[in-house]
Amino acid sequence: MSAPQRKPLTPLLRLGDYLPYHLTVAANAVSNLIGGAYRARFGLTVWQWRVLCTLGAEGPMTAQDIVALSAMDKVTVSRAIQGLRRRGLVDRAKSKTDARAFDLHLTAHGRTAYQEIVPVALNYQDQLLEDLSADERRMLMGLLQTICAKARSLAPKE
Amino acid sequence: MSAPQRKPLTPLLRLGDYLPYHLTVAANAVSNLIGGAYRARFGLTVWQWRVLCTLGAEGPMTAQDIVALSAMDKVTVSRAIQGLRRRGLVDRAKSKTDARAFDLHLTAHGRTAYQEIVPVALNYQDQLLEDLSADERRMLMGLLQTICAKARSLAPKE
DNA sequence: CTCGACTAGTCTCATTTGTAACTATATAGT
DNA sequence: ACTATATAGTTACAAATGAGACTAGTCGAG
Repeated sequence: MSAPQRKPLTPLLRLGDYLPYHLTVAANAVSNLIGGAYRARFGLTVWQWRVLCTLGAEGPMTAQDIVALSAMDKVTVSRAIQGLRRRGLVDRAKSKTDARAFDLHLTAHGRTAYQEIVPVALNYQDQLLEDLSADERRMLMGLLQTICAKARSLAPKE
Repeated sequence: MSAPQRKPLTPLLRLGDYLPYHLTVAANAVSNLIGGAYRARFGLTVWQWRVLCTLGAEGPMTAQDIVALSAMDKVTVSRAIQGLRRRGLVDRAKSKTDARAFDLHLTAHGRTAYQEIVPVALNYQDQLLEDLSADERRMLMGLLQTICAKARSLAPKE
């Protein structure tokens, strides 16, 4: 129907020169690595880990607070909490101040799990960053946050 | 059952200090932004765009070649090609050298689409990067590739 | 009060995605 | 030439995901 073109098209864009491509590819590679480790070693999904981590680091809070802190949507958080409660890592109590909400907190089991997982997580982070200088590490984290903020500010319906 | 802890746990890890978290959050923010634009303006998924981009930039090749160049798996590529063929943007011909494979190439329509989308894609990239210096841009791309390579080298069954 | 708009959390369902199996062909070793 | 094994591409099915409806409760305006 149409002959394969052989002249370079203009303008030209290669995936390899394209930031969104590298960003998602790198994120997937890291996510698969770490997610696989959480699953294999602790039976947790990445979202369950994020909830556990947030509760462990920041203390008890409602699901809504976790949504605000963890960049997950409320359905994802709700499902993660279900899993963690089923496994006895998280418990909840009716909020004193809002009958719709629950205060979530780690159980003794959950605290133990948190304390076991944190070193593993940090170890993966160290391995991922081991070829980078301290400066480069700081810069990477900062640049990611800058890009993320910019992407959000460009999103429609902000 | 167990009282909410109030003493900080040790060791402590906050999501906000954790590279994998920032990486996936940034990648999702960018991916939603750009993916939404491709869908709204051109009716393409991100994977269809990657295939289109690869064929546009590198010329005709087989699905397998695209897999190798684009970091997608073969099922994803196969589905993306189906969509692009249905829309008349890509055509295929039996490979002369391997009866299992097809040589894929953009149709005239596909070339037009590529040339329309590239400026839009580059424009988004420019907007995302507009607060960064040239140095920072180079560094970001480089660091992402370094991290990605490291994540792959750490993956099991490599 | 009480009406209307809003929020916390869950549920449902359609879509997307990933894994494994499958068909047809290719290739290497004997 | 013949069997083993590997590969190109597709298909089928299960699991993950996201958008919106839904329930129960809150809150401010009048």
